Amino acid sequence: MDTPDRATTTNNLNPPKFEDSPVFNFLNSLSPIKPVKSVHITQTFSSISFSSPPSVFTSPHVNSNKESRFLRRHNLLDTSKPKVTSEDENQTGSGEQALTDSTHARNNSRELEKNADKGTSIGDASIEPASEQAKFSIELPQTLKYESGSPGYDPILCGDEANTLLSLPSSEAAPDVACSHESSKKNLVEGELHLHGICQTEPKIDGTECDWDNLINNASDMLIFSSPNVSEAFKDLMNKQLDPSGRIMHIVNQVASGSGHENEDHPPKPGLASDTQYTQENIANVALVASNPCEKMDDEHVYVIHRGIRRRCLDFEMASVRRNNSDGNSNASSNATKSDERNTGGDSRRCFLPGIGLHLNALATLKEHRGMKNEKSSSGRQLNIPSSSSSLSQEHHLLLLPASSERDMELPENEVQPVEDCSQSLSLMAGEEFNQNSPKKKRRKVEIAGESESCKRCNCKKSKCLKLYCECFAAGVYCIEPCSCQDCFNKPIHEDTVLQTRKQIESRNPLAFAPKVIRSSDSVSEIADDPNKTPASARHKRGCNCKKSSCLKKYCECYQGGVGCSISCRCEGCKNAFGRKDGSAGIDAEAEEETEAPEKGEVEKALQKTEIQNIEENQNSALQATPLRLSRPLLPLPFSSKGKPPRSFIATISGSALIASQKLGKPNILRPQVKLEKPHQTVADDEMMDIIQGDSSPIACIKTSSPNGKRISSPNCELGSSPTRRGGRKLILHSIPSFPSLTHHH
DNA sequence: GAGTTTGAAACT
DNA sequence: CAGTTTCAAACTC
Repeated sequence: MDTPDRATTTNNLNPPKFEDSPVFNFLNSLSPIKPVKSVHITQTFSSISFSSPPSVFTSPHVNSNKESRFLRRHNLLDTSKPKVTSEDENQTGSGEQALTDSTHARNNSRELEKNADKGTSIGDASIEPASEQAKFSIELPQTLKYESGSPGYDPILCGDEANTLLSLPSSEAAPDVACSHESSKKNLVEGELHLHGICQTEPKIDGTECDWDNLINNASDMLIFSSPNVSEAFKDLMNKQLDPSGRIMHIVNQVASGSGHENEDHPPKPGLASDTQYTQENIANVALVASNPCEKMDDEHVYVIHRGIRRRCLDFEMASVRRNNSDGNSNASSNATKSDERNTGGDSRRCFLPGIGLHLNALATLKEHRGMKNEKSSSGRQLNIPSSSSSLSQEHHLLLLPASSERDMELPENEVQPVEDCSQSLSLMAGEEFNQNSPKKKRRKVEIAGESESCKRCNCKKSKCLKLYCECFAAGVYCIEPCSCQDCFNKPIHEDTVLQTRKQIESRNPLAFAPKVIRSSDSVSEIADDPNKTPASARHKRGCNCKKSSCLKKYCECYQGGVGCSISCRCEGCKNAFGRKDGSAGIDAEAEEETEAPEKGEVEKALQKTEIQNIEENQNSALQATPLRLSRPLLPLPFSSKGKPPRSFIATISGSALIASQKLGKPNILRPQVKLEKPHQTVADDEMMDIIQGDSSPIACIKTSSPNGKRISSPNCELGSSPTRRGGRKLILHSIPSFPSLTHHH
């Protein structure tokens, strides 16, 4: 699996065998990943093979990488800057090194790089493959893991990726692309047509060996996502053109010739031009598409996901990783800066957030977004569509998607993170692109456009956006233009500072960045059973401390999070419409009980919201039931409907949380709650821990007790051993309410 | 848009 | 751990 000889592989032109499938043959003979049985190319990776991936790889880095790569490519497409190549390269390197924790992997990748450099005259091109190779070995496990968790997931991703790439131009131009399935599909179609339409100059292309190598390498790179083996196979195919008539090759060739006109005229040169890469990308994309026709179905998702991903993101851990990676590199800082700048720019391509609960914001946003939907029947339509059905599925997708970025390899938390992306994507669709320029009425904006926008715009003045006061920071995202903050340090440029601060905060409270509201699986079923029933199992982790708001305003975190108050709450005069501290249901009966005139109105409102939410959730559940989108169960947003779940409310897995869990060696992270917790509460906490631990990995079973003696450890410890479903999936289910089927998905 | 209220976060 | 201060969102006007 770790065969470092990438260069050889790349250049290796062993005659492909035409037996069953060139891919397999190739793999068997050439693939450095031999150890890994890639029989089932894309989706069939058996998790078993990688049952015990390094803890470092716990998180689905593959996807991250994928996305990051895509992002990069986007960049290329958008701005064909020559230097991009170098950046790309750098990033790739950093990505590899992100895995630094795994010495094994790191060494391999480095070796590979060296080899690649030496082995080929095409500096850049060769490097890519090398890193790829490294990724292969490293990432495979994760891939498997994911797939195991959700069969069919991979294909979708691939399709998404491919689609995204193909339609990038259009997507870029049209902010609302994500919203419309049709448009996305159209784009895809167009893309294919375009490819087909492009003159067929296979011979010419073929002639340029160097170019082909590059192309192949890149293609493989892309392919890697779905399956490293596949990529290899593709490479082989390309090299030999085994199947000239084959659709894939056909397309590839066309693409290569079409998008790379220059290549035809001008022989490829060692330094890959952006054009070339573009071509390569297309090829890769095309290849993916061809290989996974079914993926087209998810075109719409692709947009959302990728777009969302492109949003800014806080890669706290990433940053550190990157730094580490670039330790040896004198350019480390410069690289980081570059990437940072990129992120900072409107076109931040790295949008996955490694950790933290950005998604929470997103969720909240989504929630309100939905509310908007109800309010705006037509105008908001585009947004609405995604938000209700597509978006949901998309969200789920996102959930499935691993954090993307070269740097996030370390972060295990992905499960939830995607949500954020989703929200982000939504935001992109909905409002971000529309009115990010006008930061006034921040709140309004947030509610309107931002509803879909996962990223909040903060307004910090003194905290420098480095404290939990800052919603952005708390959510794990960098501040962006729309923010009205002053002296903001929560920017990529200051990632070091951000990281440090974050760590500091985490040291104080390991779960500081963890979701504040935790939903247990019970909540899901509850909702399903009775729409009007507030998920009792969903509770604010620490409980609120409201004194004057009666838990009827967003001041109350419970209310804001759309959950009822629990025993953990120290609120006074609780009238939380989602459920009162005393345990009363909160909704109907409660509303009537609450007779105080002024308050009653609010309660009713809240109730209405709740009802809407419940209904929507039900609907969502139904929608989710649709297996189409994801083989994997769709994960409904806890607050998908109303009352946007603020900040990091929804149970999510954040890098910090993970870290916290890792730190758990120490007593308890959870803040001691004065009051006894209800059973469900306990469950929630447990789940939380499960989530954290499960996803985080290595520290599978940490048993700790809170000061109160409360058990925090996750019941799941044993589950961790489960080869097929790692914490990832399970966690998702628990953390985010899902449709019924999820539970039985096993 | 400015000012107030509120409660979480941070600090002591 | 409790009390106080700081802070920024939520809210009101």
